[in-house]
Amino acid sequence: MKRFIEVEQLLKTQGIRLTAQRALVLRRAVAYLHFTAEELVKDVREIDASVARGTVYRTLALLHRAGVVEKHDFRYGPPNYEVTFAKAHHDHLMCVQCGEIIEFQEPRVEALQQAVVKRFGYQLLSHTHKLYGLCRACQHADPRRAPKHPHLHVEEVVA
Amino acid sequence: MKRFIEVEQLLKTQGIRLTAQRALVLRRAVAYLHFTAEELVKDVREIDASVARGTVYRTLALLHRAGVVEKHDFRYGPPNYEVTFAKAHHDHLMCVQCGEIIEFQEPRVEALQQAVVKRFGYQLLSHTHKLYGLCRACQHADPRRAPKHPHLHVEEVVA
DNA sequence: TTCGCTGCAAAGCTTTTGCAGTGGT
DNA sequence: ACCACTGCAAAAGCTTTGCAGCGAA
Repeated sequence: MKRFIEVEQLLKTQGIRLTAQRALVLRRAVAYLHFTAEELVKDVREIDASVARGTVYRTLALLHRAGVVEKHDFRYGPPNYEVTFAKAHHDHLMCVQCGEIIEFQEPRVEALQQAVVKRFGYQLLSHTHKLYGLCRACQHADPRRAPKHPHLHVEEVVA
Repeated sequence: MKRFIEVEQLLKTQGIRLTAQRALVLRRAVAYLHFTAEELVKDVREIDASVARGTVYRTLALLHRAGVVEKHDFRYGPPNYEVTFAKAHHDHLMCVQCGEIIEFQEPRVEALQQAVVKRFGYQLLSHTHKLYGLCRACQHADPRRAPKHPHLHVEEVVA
């Protein structure tokens, strides 16, 4: 899924109208790519203060069902939303100790996913794939020295 | 990871004590395999009413960091926790329209995951892999007739 | 005219946290 | 003694929802 117009199509096939409010939410979501629900509420309302918080949440739910956004719960801070198109797809590897997040790509997994959904007669809309573990540093670090509320930082890595 | 004693070991390497409360939470979690945080609170407190809600939540966070439990947000109802051992590992395929959930296994994906973490020097503790899409029925159903709050049911399928 | 969509504001639910006391090491 | 851990209860944070009005089909 790549273009805005395709999103519109996809929504239509699900009997969903792309109203002005929803289009605004979608536009701002695409501008961010990564965001929390409340960040998006704030951003959208700075542009059009008449848009209600509830509408943003309702739209996020719609977009998720349509496979346009994913919701990630990394357990540090509020859940994070991500737009699934407009960027090469990637998944996440996270250190449960320090909170480091690495984004990776593994095309062979993507291929296998298609095989799985085909097996069950599904039409794939989106997916999330998260690996949790200990990064090299945290494997050897004294756990008692580990930060309680790790700073979250993202490294863009294509493998 | 397969045995209780290994969990204890794993926690120790992270400088975490397995107190009576934590052991109880873990025992009950294993008894359920699938549960929500509040279900577990209720269950644990029926056995020992002196255990505080906060302790259960704190323990769940610990167990998650240790890779013992996973947290799934299927967007229908509260987040669902799952014990990652004591059962053959499986991942999830969900219909975003009707809420059907299929559990599947794909060993080749598991193998690729190991390759990914190795590439980055990580030690893998756990993972989640969710595929979202439309089931066969919902692909052809009139979307306007789709239930707003689908009933969630799980099919155990090993592929 | 119907039915989906929205704003508003409140309610609801889940989770986190400050603090003081307890217990293991 | 220290410091992790806990109970308690309140607070915080996030999301949902009832309702009345509006607008597109």
